[in-house]
Amino acid sequence: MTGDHRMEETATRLHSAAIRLLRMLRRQDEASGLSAPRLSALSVLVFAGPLSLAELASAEQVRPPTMSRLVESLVEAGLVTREVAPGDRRSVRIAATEEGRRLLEAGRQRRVQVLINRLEKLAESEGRALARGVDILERVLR
Amino acid sequence: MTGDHRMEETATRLHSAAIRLLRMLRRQDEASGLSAPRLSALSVLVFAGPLSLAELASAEQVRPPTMSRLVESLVEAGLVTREVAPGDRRSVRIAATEEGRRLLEAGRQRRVQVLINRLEKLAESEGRALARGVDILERVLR
DNA sequence: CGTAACCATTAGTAGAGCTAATTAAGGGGT
DNA sequence: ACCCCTTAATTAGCTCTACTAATGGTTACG
Repeated sequence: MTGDHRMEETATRLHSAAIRLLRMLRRQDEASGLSAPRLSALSVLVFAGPLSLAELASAEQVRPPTMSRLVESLVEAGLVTREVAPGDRRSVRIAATEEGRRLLEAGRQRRVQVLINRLEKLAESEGRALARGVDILERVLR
Repeated sequence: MTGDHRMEETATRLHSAAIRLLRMLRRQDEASGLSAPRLSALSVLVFAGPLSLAELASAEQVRPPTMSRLVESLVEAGLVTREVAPGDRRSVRIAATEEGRRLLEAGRQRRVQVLINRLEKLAESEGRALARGVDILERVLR
């Protein structure tokens, strides 16, 4: 395509905007009582479903020993279960509990509400244009 | 405005997309040789200019003692300077060095390039629509 | 001036990251 | 059937990153 020099600018600004957006929303996480790594690991389990330790570590971009301890603390907090995987007794199957799901969803709602409050100030046409941009971004990330 | 139930969906999807985007780009940071907290603090200094310790801690959402040690390690690495603030000798003025700027820019380029590679696959009209969405997002974050 | 408020750092502890080593279970090959 | 090699998770031991509480200097002000 021809407009590549524009894409570079779009990429730069999208990158920077994503950083600022999440930095802003992260302030709400204090209310959850969980640290960022725990919250993030729990989030992966809730949205992706049960995973092995290696899969969860890979998704979170940490090494297995790190995730092993993180999971241990989540188990102690009752937010996650860890059991021997069916079919391979070396492996473990880690899953969010109902309480873990509830806690995560409450936190996610707090974050999203902050964003909604800002989006509500947009004009109708701007809201539609932003929604279309999000559609395209989702395809880019697939 | 009337389309608020749509905005809630847009907010949810934007939130989730931003998380996945940064998670993807973060893989490139390994090549910088700096930890995430150091890279992030350096980034604030490069883009916002020189700051006091308290300002930098606040921007990074950590307590002053944490930032004090983080800055110490960046000073030792030659990426940042720390000197007594002119006009108030209690305060320090922390600034990125030329080397810090170069290192950060190289890392940012690696991240953005990954994104560019994906955006280049978009059709011309999609690229324009995404750019428009980024414009609107930037205004939302102001 | 002298005291209160402020800025940064030091002290001490817990959490989160790493590599290396260990334990346990699968999966062959002969 | 057995030995060996690989794989999955954990444990051990280290560093870095986070917190609160306490300390050392500076500034501001009554």
